[in-house]
Amino acid sequence: MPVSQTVPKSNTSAKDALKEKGVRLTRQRQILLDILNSSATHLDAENLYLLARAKDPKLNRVTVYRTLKMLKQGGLVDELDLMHFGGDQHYYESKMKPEHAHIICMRCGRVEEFFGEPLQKLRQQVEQDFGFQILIARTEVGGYCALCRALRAREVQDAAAQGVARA
Amino acid sequence: MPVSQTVPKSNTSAKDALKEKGVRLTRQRQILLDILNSSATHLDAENLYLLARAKDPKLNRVTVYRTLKMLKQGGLVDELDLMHFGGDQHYYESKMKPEHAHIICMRCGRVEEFFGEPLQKLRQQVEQDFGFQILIARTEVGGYCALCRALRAREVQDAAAQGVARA
DNA sequence: GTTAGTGCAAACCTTTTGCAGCTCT
DNA sequence: AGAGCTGCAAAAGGTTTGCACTAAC
Repeated sequence: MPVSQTVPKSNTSAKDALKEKGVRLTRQRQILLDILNSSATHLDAENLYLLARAKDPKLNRVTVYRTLKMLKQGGLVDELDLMHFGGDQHYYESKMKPEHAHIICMRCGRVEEFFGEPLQKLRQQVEQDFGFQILIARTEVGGYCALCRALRAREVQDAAAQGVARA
Repeated sequence: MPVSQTVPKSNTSAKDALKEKGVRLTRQRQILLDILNSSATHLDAENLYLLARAKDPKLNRVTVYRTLKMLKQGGLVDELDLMHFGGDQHYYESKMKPEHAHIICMRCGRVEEFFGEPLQKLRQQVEQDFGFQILIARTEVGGYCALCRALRAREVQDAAAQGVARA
């Protein structure tokens, strides 16, 4: 269970990384890793469980939680909250992508990713200023996306029009 | 219950901000606001409840949750996770300080705050790149603080010495 | 006097734990 | 063979909800 922190180099290396750590690559873990690595969206434990169960109906929800915990500890996945839009569950994504922030629209729930340089600058400064060794850095931004801003503006306009009509 | 988003200008304005929104300033809410605004540490719902109960033994835990939810919705407090070091509960801080990141040592639990410019840069870029209207931005960094790095280095050294002695 | 807010109990959702049995190496 | 892992059931932790009563404006 004590899995040391190592950053994986690529998609396929996740399994190798685990093997090197002496973690057993069971059928269940392979299924879960495959789903995590190929998922286009950010999965929470429940959705991951549902997808996994489709491949192996016997796979238990508890195994999902235990696997996620291990992967998180081993630094193979990141844990996100996505601003708790949609509940208090956690979301997971494999760490193959470069570091990025998550931008969550709190109206439609859409999630965008931001890779800009302020993230690296922030890392550097925190390490310098505090003599800190960073293991995880997580930035989440909540607000309204361009589309929803437009829709909201229209709603406000419509409401105003109604108000005028009523007056 | 629908409290619109407004950023408070100072410590004392929190109550004014609520009044302007037509939110009733009950005894319980005053107690909770006072504690939140004067707390040196990041409080979770339970600790806030315990502190509040010291001032009013009848004040209920549920009221704490309801009040926090309202303050969060109204943009008067920020909700933090502090990397879930210490559990899955949420922490709260009043929004009077300028925006800052939280740096959490995952060995000793110490929390530092970082106010550097990369945070503003990030804000600007996200707004520009995505046409996004930011309501909340949250950055949390987990790792080892300078002190714990030193202690860890020493532990490793000691362990190595033991290993040599045993060999 | 109204309507929002509170307290209490009970439910809810997500996640963890204990333990017996199975399985990977 | 044996440690590690899984499944099942049950519990735990944190938070929310329904409802009758109370208090702020």
